[in-house]
Amino acid sequence: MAGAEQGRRLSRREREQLAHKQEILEAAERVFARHGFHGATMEQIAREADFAVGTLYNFFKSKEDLYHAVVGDIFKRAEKAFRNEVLTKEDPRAAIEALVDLRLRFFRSHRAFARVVFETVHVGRLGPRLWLPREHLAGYDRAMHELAGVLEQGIEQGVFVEAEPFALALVVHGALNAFTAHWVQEADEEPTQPRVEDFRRSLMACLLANAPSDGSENED
Amino acid sequence: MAGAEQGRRLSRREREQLAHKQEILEAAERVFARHGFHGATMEQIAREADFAVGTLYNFFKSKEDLYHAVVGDIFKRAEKAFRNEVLTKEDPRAAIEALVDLRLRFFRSHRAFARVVFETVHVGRLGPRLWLPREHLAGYDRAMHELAGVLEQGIEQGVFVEAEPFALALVVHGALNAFTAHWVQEADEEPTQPRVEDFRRSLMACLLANAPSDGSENED
Amino acid sequence: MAGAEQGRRLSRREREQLAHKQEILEAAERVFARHGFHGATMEQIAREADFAVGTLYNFFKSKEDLYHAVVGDIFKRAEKAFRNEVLTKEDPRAAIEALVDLRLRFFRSHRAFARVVFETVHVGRLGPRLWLPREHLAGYDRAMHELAGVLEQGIEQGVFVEAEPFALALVVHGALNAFTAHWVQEADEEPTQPRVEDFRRSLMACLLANAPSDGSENED
Amino acid sequence: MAGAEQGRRLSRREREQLAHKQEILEAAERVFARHGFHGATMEQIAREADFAVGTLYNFFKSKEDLYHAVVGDIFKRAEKAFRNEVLTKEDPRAAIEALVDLRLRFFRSHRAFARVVFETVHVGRLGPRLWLPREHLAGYDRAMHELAGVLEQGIEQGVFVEAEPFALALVVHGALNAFTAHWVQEADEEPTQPRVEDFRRSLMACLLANAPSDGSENED
DNA sequence: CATGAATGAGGTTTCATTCAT
DNA sequence: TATGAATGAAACCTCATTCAT
Repeated sequence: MAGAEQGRRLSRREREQLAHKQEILEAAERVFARHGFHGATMEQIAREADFAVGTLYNFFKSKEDLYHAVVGDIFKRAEKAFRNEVLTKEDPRAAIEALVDLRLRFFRSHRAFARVVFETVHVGRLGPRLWLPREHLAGYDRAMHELAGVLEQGIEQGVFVEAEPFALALVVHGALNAFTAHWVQEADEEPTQPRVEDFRRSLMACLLANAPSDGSENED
Repeated sequence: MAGAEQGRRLSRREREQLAHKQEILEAAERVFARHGFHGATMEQIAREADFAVGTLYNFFKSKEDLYHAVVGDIFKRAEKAFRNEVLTKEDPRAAIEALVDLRLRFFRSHRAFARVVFETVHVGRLGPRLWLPREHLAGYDRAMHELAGVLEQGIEQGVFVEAEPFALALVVHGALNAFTAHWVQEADEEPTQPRVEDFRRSLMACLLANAPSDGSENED
Repeated sequence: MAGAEQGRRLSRREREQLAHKQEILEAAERVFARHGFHGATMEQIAREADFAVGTLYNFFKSKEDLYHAVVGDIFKRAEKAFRNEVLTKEDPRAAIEALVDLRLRFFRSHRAFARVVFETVHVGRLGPRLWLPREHLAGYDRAMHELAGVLEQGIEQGVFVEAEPFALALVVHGALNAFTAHWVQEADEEPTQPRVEDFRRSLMACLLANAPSDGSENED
Repeated sequence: MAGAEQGRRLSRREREQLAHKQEILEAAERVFARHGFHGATMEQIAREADFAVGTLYNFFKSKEDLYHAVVGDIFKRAEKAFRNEVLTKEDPRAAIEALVDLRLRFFRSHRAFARVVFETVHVGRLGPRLWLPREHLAGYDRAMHELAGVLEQGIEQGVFVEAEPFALALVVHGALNAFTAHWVQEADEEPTQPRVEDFRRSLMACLLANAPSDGSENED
């Protein structure tokens, strides 16, 4: 799915090439997720992808390059989904609910890599050699500000609690991270659905401005 | 300070030893913070601590051991502060405000290591060799549940929004993490105080059950 | 041109094959010249020859084999020219002048590879796996002795200085190498013709027995 | 001997350190001599020096660094000897004879590395990454010009044949190289002394301007 | 014959750990 | 205890070679 948006028909060679590259990316995602960047070895990744080490280097010129490709891939997908599913909503409340949905769904498939993404976002800005390609970090920041914008609308409409919009964005973002992390740690089991619902409802309860005479904050 | 709670008077020898051990722990904290566990080298730590490599091994039997000591130290301090400053408060609202204070203060001094702590909490449960000593993780979980308990009280008292207490605990915890991370990334500058206040107020606005006839959510 | 001395007419297929082989040899010469044997890679050579790597292996069974073919080709050509242009001369002085001409001309076209040839001649005898096919080395030695023979004649005729013939051969050979090397190092510029003449004249001045009453050592 | 010209007394530690570094340099010289830069492996060098691989990296930060150290060491010694033994002579003829002596003696001890030095001198100027530190090449060029200067004097005094001085320098230099190379190739046997004498006498015969009425070109 | 992706042995380099001083 | 040179296992990466198409 990554970078396959040209209309031209691909030869069998090219199609296989692309498939192999994708397999490697996915294997790398799993291994990096388990061990972090430094802890993962190219040999592990190769084994996981069922290729020889040398093959990895036919696709990515270094371990670092592969890592960036993996993270970039995920970032790009996340941002795209955020843009499609969240920013398109007119209603701020619907937008936030869509965000929660998105994040929960996104990490259902990228569960293990979640931590690496977050880790990298934060570490990425600190390391001696600035670690993440600037574009990814910029995209991340942009998304945070857009989220703040959505919240600001909601606040103006009286739907959300009176608060500084960017601070509120951090609350939402952080809460989602914490839930994801908590959920991820429960080994490989699917999270019990009730808990997901509990969390979603609780988060919304925090955000919504409680109408004075109405105790029911979620009447769907 | 770590493990030095016996009342007996220490000889100069012993005092120096302890001081050296502490210096090493602090140097290690800084280096691990900058590079993560795998990325840090014993030689860097030794240089930072102004000791020879060999000396590190007189105090800690391996790199892993040193890492656990560093993380353990921080965990222990954090848990102790949590217990002293948060759990002792009768009023749930005061408790949460104390928690926010504590976290902001705690990371003002342990800023750089913040990410390592969080990283470790999450990764720690996944690695092939379960990474953090079980006691630390258990302490972390315990603290989360105690926080949930505090929130539960507040909910019952009608102070906090109606929500599942543990989910609410995740919201608080996550929001604090996100703010810390956001703050940490801004290089080495002290965070502008207003922003801290904005954040604190916004978080509380989320948690507090808005009393119908009372628009002032923070009247200090 | 290499090994194409059968009289039979070649089919188009065979002619193309031969042309391809020659292109590969020439590309390999350039690449080996730039990087030496170990420093050159088959992929570089393939790119330079505008073929795929696999194709090289259809013509040469290994990198070593290709290298030997390249060196052998040059040796053979050099020896042939030496035999045709130098050994055929009756007059020793004319023979040496022809040799100088030959060497200067030869390296004008094989400039870059010069060093590889010399390098190989010397290294070739030392390596753990004796490096150059014995025949090439033998040919080289033979040529040196034949050169010594020519010089010996000249000495007997009183044309050349009184000296041990083989030692004189080393002087001539070495001087030509040194000049070539010096010339090669001047990047990619053509050597200024005067310098070539200076060198030729100087070398001959060294060799010629100065006739007492004759100050003009070159009256062409 | 390399870099040990400070007056201060060295501690045992420092002395051992220096000795070890020297042992490594010498081992490296031998291995590079046998296999060239690319062909030599750090493990071979380590084995030859009787150290572990890692130890090499305590002294030299890379294979390339070690190589440069080896070549630089030899260059420095050669230049120093050239300056002391050749340039100090008043009489041009004595100077050249000293040069021949020096070169023969020098390569008696650095025999195997001879080719690497020459190879490097020439390749060094061509490679994609300019290979030898500029200072070494500059020193080499300077020495050639000084040699030319000595020869020029001899020519003016009528001692040497009339020829362009720099060209003559190339003849001398090249002849010495060729003899060294020829000699080196004879495996590990000491060169038969007569041959050395033959060569020295022959080379001088080439250089000396034959006095008209005197057929004996060397009557010492 | 031509291709070039896949291979994996082998090279360079790093770094946790030891140990003699 | 403090030191830091020595160690060598293990990491990253290259590249000669093969083989299915």
